[in-house]
Amino acid sequence: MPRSIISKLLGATLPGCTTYCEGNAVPELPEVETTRRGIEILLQNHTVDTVNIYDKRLRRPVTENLPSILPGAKLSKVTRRAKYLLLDFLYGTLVIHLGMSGSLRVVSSKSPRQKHDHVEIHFSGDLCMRFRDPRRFGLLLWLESNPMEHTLLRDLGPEPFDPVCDGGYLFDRSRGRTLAIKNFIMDAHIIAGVGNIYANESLFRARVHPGRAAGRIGLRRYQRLSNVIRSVLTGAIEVGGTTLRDFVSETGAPGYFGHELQVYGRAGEPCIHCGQALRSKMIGQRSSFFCSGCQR
DNA sequence: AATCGCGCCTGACGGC
DNA sequence: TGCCGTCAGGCGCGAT
Repeated sequence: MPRSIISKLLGATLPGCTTYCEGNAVPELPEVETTRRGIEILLQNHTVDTVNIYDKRLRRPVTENLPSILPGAKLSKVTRRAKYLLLDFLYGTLVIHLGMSGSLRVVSSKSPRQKHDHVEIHFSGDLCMRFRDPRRFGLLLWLESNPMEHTLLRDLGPEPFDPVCDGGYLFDRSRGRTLAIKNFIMDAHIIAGVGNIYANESLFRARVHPGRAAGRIGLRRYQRLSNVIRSVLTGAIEVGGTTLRDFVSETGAPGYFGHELQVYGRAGEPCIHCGQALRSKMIGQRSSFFCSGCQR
């Protein structure tokens, strides 16, 4: 890996923060955004040399003719919609989802492929983007028409940072809904990109009980919740910047700051506000963590 | 229309 | 030591 590449990444990190990498972290929106930035910094305007597909069996089969489509194409732009990454080339878009266990890293073309590296795209400048996904819940799809009109992306709700996605919006969408608020905010058709971990964290900070019916929460609490969701995600994205250097390591990938999680995975530990033991419960087949004293 | 529950998949972990 | 069951969970889909 050339020194100039390393310095590009180091230049993207925040001063005064240390690197942290959790190997098996589930990619949530902040990890996807961090990955987007890493790819953009390293690969924008680079041209594809070759593509190798070693295992096409993902959530959907990997577009089979990528190796004949992509070579010669220049990566013009890397964007994100919900947890989907969109790599724009002149004649189409490569849509990538990391699923439960996926990661992308950019390494030297000469570095050996590792277990579960299912797809690799070699770019000009000795750079290789590898898609690794042990559980194969991810997705790599080549689209030649507008990706936003594809069924996977078409019906997604607004991004949390979109000004329209405020407390009033969530309040309006939730009227008459009886499902738990946690399931409501994890529905990507309502608000895009809130996964289990940050749903738990956001509800704790907003002091809303995860099991409460979405339709029985008032406007003011939704305003607080939407602000909290934005600040939690923003904070995690900023931290992600400090892990960008892991993007070029063989073993690492951008990860969380695990110690910033206040409730997730902390059943039995004391609530940081009231000291009461945090509880866990399955809500909508997903583990939920909360403080029954602070959250109503 | 809304809600619920399943299945995809592998690795980690705990119990025996 | 090894085997087996359970859990983790994003997402789409089918059933109710």
